[in-house]
Amino acid sequence: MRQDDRRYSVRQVARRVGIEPAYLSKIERGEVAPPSEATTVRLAKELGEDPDVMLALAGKVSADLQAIIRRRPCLFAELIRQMKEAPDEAVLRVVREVREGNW
Amino acid sequence: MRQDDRRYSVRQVARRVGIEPAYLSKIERGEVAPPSEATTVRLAKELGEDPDVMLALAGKVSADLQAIIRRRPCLFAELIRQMKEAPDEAVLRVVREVREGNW
DNA sequence: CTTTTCGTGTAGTAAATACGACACATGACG
DNA sequence: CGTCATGTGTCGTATTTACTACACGAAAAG
Repeated sequence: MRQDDRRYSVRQVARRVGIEPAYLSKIERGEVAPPSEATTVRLAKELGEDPDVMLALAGKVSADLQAIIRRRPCLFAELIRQMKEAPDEAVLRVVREVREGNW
Repeated sequence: MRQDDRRYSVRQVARRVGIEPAYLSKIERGEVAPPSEATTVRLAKELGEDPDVMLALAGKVSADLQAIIRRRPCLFAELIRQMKEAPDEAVLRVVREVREGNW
């Protein structure tokens, strides 16, 4: 095994993420339930993955998104349910429109 | 106490919702943590409140909304964060536009 | 060949979640 | 005045969450 590969061994990654190697091993093999949000995010960053995607794989939604929704529940509930079936393209267009300040 | 008032006594509501009166009493006074999503929704329906609003008050976001987000994490994360500061009016306009099928 | 590193199996646990069961004083109803 | 419903205080608990700690055999490194 080369030195580069070593940097991504269960033990090294676990050490940098701040969890036990045995625990990370089980997470990777799906033997245990996905870790907490905090741990999942640290893991994602360590592996260069998108935190939101990692959280989704863990069956979770990041707390900050939830907080945004909870501030205006009706509004965001309607928005999200409306967007459920919309193609990616349409959602992206909305994002861009809002970013450009058409409101 | 009139008959109408009685229908909304702690015991009667608790019975219809399917929980113990003592527990409901504590929920109302915030003496215990908010109930589960299922219980919160049943309670909301019983009291004629919006489930999404009730869940928000309970510090939660409904599981079906979370499922929608998890299907396309990047997209929805960006959408929601983008909408964070947008005024209600702007969000509603987007909802209407999408509903009318402009995509 | 020895030492180190690897992944992983086993066992246990502190804290949070989501309630139920019972009892009791207080006040309303007939 | 007795009965009955009301809200609530106390105690207990099953389940889930999110991990740690230790140990062990196999493989790689030196």
